Amino acid sequence: MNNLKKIVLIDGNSILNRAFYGLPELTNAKGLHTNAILGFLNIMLKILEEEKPDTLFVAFDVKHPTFRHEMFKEYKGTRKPMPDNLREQLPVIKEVLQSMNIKIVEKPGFEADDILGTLGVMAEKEDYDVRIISGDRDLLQLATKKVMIRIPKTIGGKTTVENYYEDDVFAKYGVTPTEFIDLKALMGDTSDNIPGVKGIGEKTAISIISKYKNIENAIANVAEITPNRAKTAIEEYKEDARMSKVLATINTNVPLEITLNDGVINEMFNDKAYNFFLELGFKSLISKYFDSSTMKSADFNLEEHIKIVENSSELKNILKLIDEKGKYGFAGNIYKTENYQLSFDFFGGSNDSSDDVNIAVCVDDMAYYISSKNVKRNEIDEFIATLTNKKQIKVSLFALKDRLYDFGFDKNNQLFDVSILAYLLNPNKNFYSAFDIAAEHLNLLIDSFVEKFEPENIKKLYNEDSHKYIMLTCLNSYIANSSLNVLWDKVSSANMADLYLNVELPLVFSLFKMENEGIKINASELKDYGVKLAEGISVLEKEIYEDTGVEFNINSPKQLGEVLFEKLGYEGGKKTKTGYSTSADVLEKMSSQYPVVDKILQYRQLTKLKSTYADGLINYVGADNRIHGTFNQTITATGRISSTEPNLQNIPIRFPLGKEIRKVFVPKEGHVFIDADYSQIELRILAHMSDDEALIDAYNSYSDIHKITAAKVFNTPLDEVTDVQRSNAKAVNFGIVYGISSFGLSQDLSISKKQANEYIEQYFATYPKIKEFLDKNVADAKNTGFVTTMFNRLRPIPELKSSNFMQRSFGERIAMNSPIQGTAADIMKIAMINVDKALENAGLNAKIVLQVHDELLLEVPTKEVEQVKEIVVHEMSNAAKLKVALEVSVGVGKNWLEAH
DNA sequence: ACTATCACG
DNA sequence: ACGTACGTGATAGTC
Repeated sequence: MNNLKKIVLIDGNSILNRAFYGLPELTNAKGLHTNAILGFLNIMLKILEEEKPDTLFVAFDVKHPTFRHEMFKEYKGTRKPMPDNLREQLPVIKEVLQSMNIKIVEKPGFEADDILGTLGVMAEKEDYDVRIISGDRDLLQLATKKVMIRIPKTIGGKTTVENYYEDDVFAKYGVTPTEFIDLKALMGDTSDNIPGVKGIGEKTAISIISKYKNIENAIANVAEITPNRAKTAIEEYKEDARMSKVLATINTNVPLEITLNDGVINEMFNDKAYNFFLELGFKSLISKYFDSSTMKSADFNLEEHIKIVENSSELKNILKLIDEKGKYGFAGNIYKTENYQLSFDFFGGSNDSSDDVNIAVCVDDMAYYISSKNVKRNEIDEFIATLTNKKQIKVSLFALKDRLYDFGFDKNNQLFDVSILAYLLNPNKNFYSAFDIAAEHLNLLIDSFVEKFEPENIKKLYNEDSHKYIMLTCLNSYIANSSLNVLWDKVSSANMADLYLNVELPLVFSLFKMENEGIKINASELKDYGVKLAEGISVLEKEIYEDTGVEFNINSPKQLGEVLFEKLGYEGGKKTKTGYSTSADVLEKMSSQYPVVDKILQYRQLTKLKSTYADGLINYVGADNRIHGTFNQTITATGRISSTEPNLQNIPIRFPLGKEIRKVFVPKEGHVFIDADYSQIELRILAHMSDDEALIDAYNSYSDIHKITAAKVFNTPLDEVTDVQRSNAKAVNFGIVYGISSFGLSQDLSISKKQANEYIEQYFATYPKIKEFLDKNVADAKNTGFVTTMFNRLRPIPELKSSNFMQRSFGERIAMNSPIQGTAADIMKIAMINVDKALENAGLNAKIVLQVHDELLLEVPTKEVEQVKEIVVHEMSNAAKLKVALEVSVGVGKNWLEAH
């Protein structure tokens, strides 16, 4: 009846190998490397979801002297040994597969592809649809009309698959799958130890095989083979070709003692597999593939650590406990209808009009859940007031800044934001939730009983399933409490205690104030700006349609590429993975030749301004006419803060039309803006950290650093330096900070790589200690695995351990850049705190409203201007003591554009 | 959910 | 030979 069966056959070694090199280094709580296992499972599960096969086999090599590729020892040399980090994962993936009831096939003396070939032939005879999964193109010889070869590629964690039936092989290589063996044998494959014929590459091999079909025929007709180079090569190396064919031919007659029925898929996601996934730390796979009812934590049951407070005497007892222990974990919120958008976990659930309180307080290992459903609101308020005033007690919590919207924690209390502590220990991560911190720092894998911590989900959770909500709140307080000592020990050992206590913690309050303050927007002017843009857009749109002769979506890179490079046949097309690149630098090169391209560039600029800025910002203007964005403290890898909803750190400035928008950012009545920014802070930090006398002297003696650099680098008298020389020197200065490469600089300056390289060498000759400094950063990072800033902020660089050249080079540039960018971030954070403090001490009402990495914008009562100007410049300039001055330029204005 | 593009430092 | 500057976030289009 059911003769449409499908079988999937996986080349275990090959896929594991691909996965290993495709994913960054990962380890589980016990330090076992897991990236290849995770990558393998991701590829396999993706394929299984797509194919929904009945039968599945995974084949592995078993080393044996009769191995095809081992038979010719002299060619073994090029095969690299398996890295230890990969080797340790091989037995584990086999165990994992077995736990999933997946049939593993191994046969001493036969390679995985021989086994796959044999099973493929067996299955095809029984009328299965066959899918063979491998990273190895050798397998293409097995493709038929019913056998599809699928070659997955994982780049940066994302997997794409190339598919080949018989016809697809022909379409791509111009030879049939059978001929593909001869093709491989002729051209060779270093990665597979197939020597091939010396001097024949892919192109020659394809032309020979498509003409002569196989090697024997080519050898028989060698006299007529062209070009001459190929002819003599085949004559000389014909034995190599014959032997290569033996090596390249997959054996489809392996004596296997199994039947296809042995591979029938059966209950992959069972308890045993679950425990494996848990141990490996594959939380995302667990939540995707395992039924939440089967999800039990291995040795930790949250329910045992939760107690719901029923009355006020229980509440009072908690205070006694806290005083005894001197430490508690805190989580929770007050639900306010009108304010819920301010913080991610405000939530609903109250039926009356009063504010609802739901908090958890954890002492030792017991989390007490306190809700205004059970205890009178005024008693809870009193409890909270007592708690938040306990200066002698340590309180630890997640996302302190968000809690400040509800609870008045004093900044002089002993506050520990465990998200920030975890961020300091590894700023490369994306999440610092209780689940993540428990897994990483407590070796505790907790079931993820909440899908995602999105605001809507949390609210929904509370409404639909208050038990889960209680669990979540209690978990947060429990993990905050139990992870504090561990995190603090680690932070202290990494010399970051000062950084936390004197920088990150006070900064929480500065950022909170900034968010609360917001920034005033002239909404009607913003709307006018949008209308003006819309008019420009519609004019350009019409002209572009006329010039190209088509009406299409100009915003679609796909359609735009087709119109420009196919319909109109314009030159200059650059290919990307998905089609033509239409990025600005490509279009700019074409714009002088093709007028419509310039219009497209203008159109792009206008639509960008309209959608992101004009229309985008207006949505964030509140009833108070102000935008209250969010400043994130645990996002960037370098220590900078980031800005979201909206992003107020990328408001246009570089181009005339764009910078107009800054006029709608205005101070409130009776106030002006003061804008202060550091000049070249990163380069000054480089001068300080590298201790390069020439650069330090340049800063101390000259006003124009790029000009003096040009004079030194290009060996020109200072007053003869041309504008071009100066701007080239400026580009090199920037490049150095980014972790210079001659390619990058050549792109930036549109010069040759060789020329760029000469600039760089000249630069290093001028400032020798800079090179030493950058080299030392890389060398140290390779030793220790991380870099640090002047203030001991840490950034681990796992990329440096990658076996992938590109990843490793990236790691080296990070090692050069992060100490500089990070130190600048540290200094700005210190400046913000000190400015805040100084304004407060002076009893002034000026407020910081924005921070843009090296710039502060303050809203200042008109009569405070002179005093605030002095304070800001003084505090910013003295935020750190460097060997060069920290220069600050300052402006005053009635809008942001004017003040800058 | 991912890619391309572009806004800022 | 590899394929590049460092750090972010928002939008529109495509899958």
